[in-house]
Amino acid sequence: MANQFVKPTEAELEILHILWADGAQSVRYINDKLNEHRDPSVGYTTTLKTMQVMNEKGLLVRDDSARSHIYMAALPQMETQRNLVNHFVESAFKGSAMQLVMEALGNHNASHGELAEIKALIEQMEKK
Amino acid sequence: MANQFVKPTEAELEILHILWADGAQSVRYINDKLNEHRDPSVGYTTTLKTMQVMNEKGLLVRDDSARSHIYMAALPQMETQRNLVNHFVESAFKGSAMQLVMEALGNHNASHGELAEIKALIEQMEKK
DNA sequence: ATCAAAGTACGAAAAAAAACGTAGATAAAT
DNA sequence: ATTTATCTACGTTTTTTTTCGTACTTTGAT
Repeated sequence: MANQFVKPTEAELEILHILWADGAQSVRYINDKLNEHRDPSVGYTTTLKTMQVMNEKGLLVRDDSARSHIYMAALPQMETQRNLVNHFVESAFKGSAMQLVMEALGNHNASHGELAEIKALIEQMEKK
Repeated sequence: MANQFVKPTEAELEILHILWADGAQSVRYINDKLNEHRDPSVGYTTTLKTMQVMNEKGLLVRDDSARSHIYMAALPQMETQRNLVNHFVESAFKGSAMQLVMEALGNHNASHGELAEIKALIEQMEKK
């Protein structure tokens, strides 16, 4: 058994999203980005500490060769999301992924393109 | 704006699942049920306290006319799950419900019947 | 050389969630 | 009537998550 999934907290997840979108970055960069969309803005040392903890948990990897340390997500976005979905399906839907799919499909309007994409995926699954 | 969504914690969600499945019940019942699937079993007063808090938050409603109070879920399962999905889509998928659908579809094997059900739902959506 | 700006480390406070113990009340059994 | 079992109420403790302040170091201007 190689990887034990570490579930990121909400605050940690926000940081991961930025790193996934923008690639490896400094604490300063992340903190600025976070505060673009926050009214009670979060302090620099708060973000620093959170990222240090994430590093200890194995959620982030860092390059501390330069003075300003550069952090990046340890796992790719899709893998983490897969783990999160698994956990969420269990806790909120008692294991019924299909119920989750129905719920998510039903209450968010999808474009024709997206619906087509999903249909294609289903056809593909039906072949097996 | 009528309802402000109160997000149940993980522990609270487990209690809700039992109440949704088995209907209104006493604390004793819930506590026993919880401990059927737990190694470090949870104490009775812990469950009691949790349910009292849930009552204050508005997650549960109780009938305290008898000595043993009877609690029931304040909201139906589907409504709560819809709220949970909305929150989850935001925090884990940055609002892309379709990505969630794809992920959930892809990594849990569905029966032919379930796939058919989903296809039907999609056809219906495409009509609008 | 000195000073200011920008980092990290680290402990700790604050807030939220989960777990528990004790006291007191009611009901049931003896 | 006493005792025993079963509840609720409520404060407290423990754990986890989030936030921050202070001390110290390094870099860059002056």
